Amino acid sequence: MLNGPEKNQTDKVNGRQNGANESSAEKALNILLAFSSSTKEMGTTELSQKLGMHKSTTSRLIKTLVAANFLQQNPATRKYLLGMSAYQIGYAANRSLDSRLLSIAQPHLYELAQQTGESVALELLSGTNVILASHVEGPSHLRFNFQQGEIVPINVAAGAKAILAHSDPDFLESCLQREFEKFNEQTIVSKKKYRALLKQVRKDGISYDRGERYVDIHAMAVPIHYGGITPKAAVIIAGPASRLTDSFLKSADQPLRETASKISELLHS
Amino acid sequence: MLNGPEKNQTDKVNGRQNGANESSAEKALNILLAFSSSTKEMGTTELSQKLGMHKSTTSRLIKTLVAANFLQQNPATRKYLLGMSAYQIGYAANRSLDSRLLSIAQPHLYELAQQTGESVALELLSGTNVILASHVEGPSHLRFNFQQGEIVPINVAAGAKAILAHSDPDFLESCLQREFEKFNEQTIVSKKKYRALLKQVRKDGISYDRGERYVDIHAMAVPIHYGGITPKAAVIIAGPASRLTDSFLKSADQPLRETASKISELLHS
DNA sequence: CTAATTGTTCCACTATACGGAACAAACAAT
DNA sequence: ATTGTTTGTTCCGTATAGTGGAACAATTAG
Repeated sequence: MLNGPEKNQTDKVNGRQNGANESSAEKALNILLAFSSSTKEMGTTELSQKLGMHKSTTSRLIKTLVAANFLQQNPATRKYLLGMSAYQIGYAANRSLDSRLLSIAQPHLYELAQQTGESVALELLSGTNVILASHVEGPSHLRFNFQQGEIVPINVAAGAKAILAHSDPDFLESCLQREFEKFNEQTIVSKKKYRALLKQVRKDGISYDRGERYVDIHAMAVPIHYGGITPKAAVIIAGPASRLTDSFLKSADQPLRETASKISELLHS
Repeated sequence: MLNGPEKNQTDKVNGRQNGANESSAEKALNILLAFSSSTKEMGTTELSQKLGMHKSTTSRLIKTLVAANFLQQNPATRKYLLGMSAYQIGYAANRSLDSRLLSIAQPHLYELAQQTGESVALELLSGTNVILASHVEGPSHLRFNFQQGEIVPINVAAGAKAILAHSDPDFLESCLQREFEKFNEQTIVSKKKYRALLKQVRKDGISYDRGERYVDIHAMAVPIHYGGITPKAAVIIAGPASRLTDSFLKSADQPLRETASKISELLHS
């Protein structure tokens, strides 16, 4: 009997007691979410079964969703798929989340920089490049100085490898289309080698840069996941090769992963 | 008194008489759409005013949208912005619309090929490249043969110019980051020249390729608009330089534009 | 600390959504 | 073509869920 007076029937704050009953708005949103996982078209009956709703209800809500262009009907199959409005709010959400990601990440990047003693940054996917979006300089005198807003080629960015390792195949292909610039002897220019590396990164969940851009700068990166979808950002620790020894990589592994997953979690909030 | 019995009070099919009354599902969708145009965060009052709804109603619906992760609250400002679910269905919609675009476009590409006598294709943006997604061979013996699925660099693709001319500045920058490969004397390698060209394309609404990839192949392209948002596809006509004379370009101009806008329209359906 | 603005909760009333069933349309099989 | 089957939509009385005024909180400004 802690909070609020008369907590008898008002025990169903908003998310109902058991989850059986839903508002019509919730139902409409659930219909949309039903399309978010699989790309395939669905009909009224299929949807109503999948969501455990009445056919009649489903039909009416679909009509509403179509009217608002969130769904559209494929005239050929008479089934439904996501429409322009869904595309549009996704596009807007993408931009919103980017800027939100930066503000969410900042304190955690700072903490990681303190913890590891090295410079830390956020790399963001843009087209088929990676941008250094946000960074925190490490406390040491000799440190790697990130250049805010710098666009880094995907073959030499540790973050890019972390991101691409989990992105969808079609997109990867168009990234690999481009010629890989060679910066030094460590730089990966072979597509085959790059693919093999990505496979390893996907397995490990972490990627490394052993001087592929600047011979004396090493780095490690972990992707930030966007709700089961192709990630488009990564947290990266970078510093002088002399300090990023195997034992450092080992000790920084856990903190880095935790920072990334903490940020992922907050992003979903 | 044509259709249905007793059409007295049922005159409000679904879209009501004047648009004053809405179902709660519609209202929820309208809240989402309110965020699609501007990227800025909004509070309960602001939204309720913008949409002409009661504060109380708005507050309740926002709660539902937040619970489903379509909106999220910025703890700092206490205002709302689009959330992960919005991002997810946008991502899914993107893929759906791509495949739908292809099936919608096909007959119109065919018609345009018949009309102009040249090969016609659809170019799709993927990362910072352009893919030849769908094509129709022209009826002539001497014609340009598109290679399905071919990835074309943006500096030599007429469709890419048409698309990038209308895309957002940030994205354009990351596209221009890459080195432009030189295929022949006509190929544009200067970023400055490319930018100037895009400016012209944006004005004209049409782009040309005068042998920038293959000296003897010319092309013209018009973008397909995605509801006010950065376009990601273009219709292109390509053929031997000898036939794509000024008079041909002039005569094909209208049909090409009409085909593109017809497809745009159908995509929104 | 008070005033003003914004956001949430309450509650009685009514409009809205529900779901069974009938109806309609598309598709398959005979 | 004719019938049967599946899928989709409309109808309508009932009950529930949404509404909006107002009170209440919480936050920010003065």
